[in-house]
Amino acid sequence: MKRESSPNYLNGVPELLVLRLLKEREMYGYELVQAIRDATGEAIVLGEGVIYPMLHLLEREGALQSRRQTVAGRSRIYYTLTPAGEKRLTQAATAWTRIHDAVTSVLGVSARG
Amino acid sequence: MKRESSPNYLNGVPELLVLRLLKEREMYGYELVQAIRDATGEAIVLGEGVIYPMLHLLEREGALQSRRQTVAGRSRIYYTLTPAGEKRLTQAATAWTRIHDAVTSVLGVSARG
DNA sequence: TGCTATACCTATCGCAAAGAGGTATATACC
DNA sequence: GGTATATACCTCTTTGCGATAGGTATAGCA
Repeated sequence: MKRESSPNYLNGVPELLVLRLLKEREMYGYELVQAIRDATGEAIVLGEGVIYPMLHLLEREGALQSRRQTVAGRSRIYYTLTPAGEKRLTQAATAWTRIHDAVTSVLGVSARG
Repeated sequence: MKRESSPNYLNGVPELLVLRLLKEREMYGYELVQAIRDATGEAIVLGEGVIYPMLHLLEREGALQSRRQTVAGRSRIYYTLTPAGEKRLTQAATAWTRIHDAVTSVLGVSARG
């Protein structure tokens, strides 16, 4: 059975974060790992084994565009959002909000724990 | 590699919902499926193939307790939270809040659109 | 008679995320 | 000079949740 859309509402948080950060400014993989760790106060720590494959996938699917640059003897690959990537971000953010609202409403049902 | 705790912060939403609903009152599996669909306005629709195995797992792990009752010729298995289950709910809710806050803060970084 | 709703169940699949590696250069420390 | 740490890239494999797709059985209605 082939899946057309519906990106599995319950996960996809790493992708959402990456897309959102790249909307602000271009970044490279190693930088994203630290940015996510720092921005979330270590609530979310994603390994390079999560980030790099995701960047490659997103680029293959046309959501990202990359350029290679050497800085201080180090080769970095900077990624930016394409228009398709912005659209994908919008959809991911919407899906996240929907789930968040749903969960929050259930959690708040007439009780405080 | 054996996992001790850390329930994979990014998912676990179905478990969180089930625990939360069972804290309110005892329910049976089929009822939970509909309760989740209704309470979330169909934002989250979990199949029976998700709910039943989860109930069995949670019971096996001591988070739930069940009793069997026949109503109108139909055999239902009602589940309630044990003290361990309440603790598990608290932890799941805390984890969810942490992730939610982290994601929200990243999403809100100086941009609208 | 047959369809729908209720109520339980398990077995398999897909895929995102986690983990564990591996390469290479720059820099700081002994 | 040697060694450890930080930077920066990479991929392979495992895991486990969630999704799908079945299956059983009874009650009730048309």
